[in-house]
Amino acid sequence: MPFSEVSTPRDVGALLERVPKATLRAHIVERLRLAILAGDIPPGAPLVETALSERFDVSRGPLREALRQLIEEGLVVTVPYTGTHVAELSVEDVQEIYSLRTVLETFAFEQVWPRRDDRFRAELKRRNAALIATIDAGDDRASILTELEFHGLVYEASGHRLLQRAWHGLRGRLQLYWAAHHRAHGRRGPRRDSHDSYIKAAFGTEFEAMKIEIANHMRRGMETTEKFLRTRPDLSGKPKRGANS
Amino acid sequence: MPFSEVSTPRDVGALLERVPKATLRAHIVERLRLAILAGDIPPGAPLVETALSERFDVSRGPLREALRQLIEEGLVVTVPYTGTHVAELSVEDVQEIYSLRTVLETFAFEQVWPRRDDRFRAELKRRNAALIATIDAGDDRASILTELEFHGLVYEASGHRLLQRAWHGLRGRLQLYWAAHHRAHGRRGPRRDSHDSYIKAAFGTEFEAMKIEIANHMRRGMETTEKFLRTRPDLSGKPKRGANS
DNA sequence: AGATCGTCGATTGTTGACAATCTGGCATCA
DNA sequence: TGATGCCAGATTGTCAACAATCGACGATCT
Repeated sequence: MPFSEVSTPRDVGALLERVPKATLRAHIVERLRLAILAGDIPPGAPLVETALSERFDVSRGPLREALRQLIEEGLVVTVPYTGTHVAELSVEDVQEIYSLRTVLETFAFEQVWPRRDDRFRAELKRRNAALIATIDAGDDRASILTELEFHGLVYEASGHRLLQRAWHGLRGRLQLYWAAHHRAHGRRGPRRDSHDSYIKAAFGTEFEAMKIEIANHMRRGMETTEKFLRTRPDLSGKPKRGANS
Repeated sequence: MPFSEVSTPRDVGALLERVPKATLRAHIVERLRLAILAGDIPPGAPLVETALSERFDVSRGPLREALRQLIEEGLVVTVPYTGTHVAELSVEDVQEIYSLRTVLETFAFEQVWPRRDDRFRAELKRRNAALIATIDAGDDRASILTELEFHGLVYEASGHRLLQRAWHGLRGRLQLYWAAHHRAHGRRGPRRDSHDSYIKAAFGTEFEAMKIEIANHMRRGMETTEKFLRTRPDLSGKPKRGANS
């Protein structure tokens, strides 16, 4: 591995404190993303700027910039002078998301591997416990977030800003699919023990074992998501009218 | 030097530009990116919206959206209510760019590996020949583009849209560093034979050999870029005034 | 009937003016 | 002298009106 000590390690605990200065654009991004991920605006639904600007009580300027950001995140697609829609779901995208995620997460672990300390292990356990708590509470919506936070740790701990950026790009897309899955089937979150062997490998000495665990975890995730999508072909296809503003 | 106050009529103004314009935003993105990569606006220089909107003869709306896109691409950084600057160069970024690029390019080759056909091989040779042509012509500026196109082939051939997107994100950053290197030293482009063993491995049967070639190629590239950057500490550091509009 | 062309409504693209916020310098004061 | 608070200028954030473009519908022609 040619790049073991690539970046400065960062404090994994103090990463969430720095909240960007409140600007309308940022605020709208949050609200829109929430609305999309909650299914309030389903995949394929049109996102009309005038309607949204009225709904969120802002002018079209900040709203447009918010839309651009969501385009960047893959939650929204647009055609010049024609229209903007919530991204459609497709099995091809699922395969791309999970295959790339496998590569990135393996790389992230490779970076972290030599510097796994007690704090890292404790934090990994803590986030897994948080995930289990949301599962036990039957809160599928929160389970999505805690699951993402669990896997997010290794990216944060890698200290690799570009890698974190890439993870952020996948994260939004994952949420889109998981949220749709959750809405369609409900109470279908991850199992309590879904990370047991993953954590065990993460605490072990063999990096190869970790690689295999990551690949397995991703394969399972992909198969589940793919299977769900095939049972709901209506979620792909052409943009649909209705269910907006 | 102050912008030339020509007040070009919009209708015939298109004659002055080589860059096609679907929308003004896209048009400005191209021109701004070109200006930055050409060193016309050097790293650290302020990007004042009003000045740029006058320079490019557009209003601030499209210009702002163009800036957002360049922020996404990593060429520009901004602080709310304070200012926007061309991104600074740093050795940390170089390490991140090349390490991630190693991972992505390896993955891309893994995808392509089973479907390498004659067309792929011919195209790879063609692009390498194009690179050599620009090197022989002493055109460092074109060498940057042909080098990027050479490596871009495997991403295109992978058919992995998300991967291509990730490559696009790295591509802009690479260009920023290579362009700075070129401006600083001139005539320091890649050697004619820099891809010989790379291509040989790409045409071979052993994927492991290919992985090693990619890693070597990236390591060399990173070392070169890093070394250049250390000789020019003035290119990092805090934003500098001047050299704009 | 089928194809073609033009018109119209809807939607995004663009603009210039106005408001909110930050930075740096200067006067003031202990 | 050094720190502090305020003010002015600069810069970005936001807004509402206007222009350009597209897609669908219907009239017209063959």
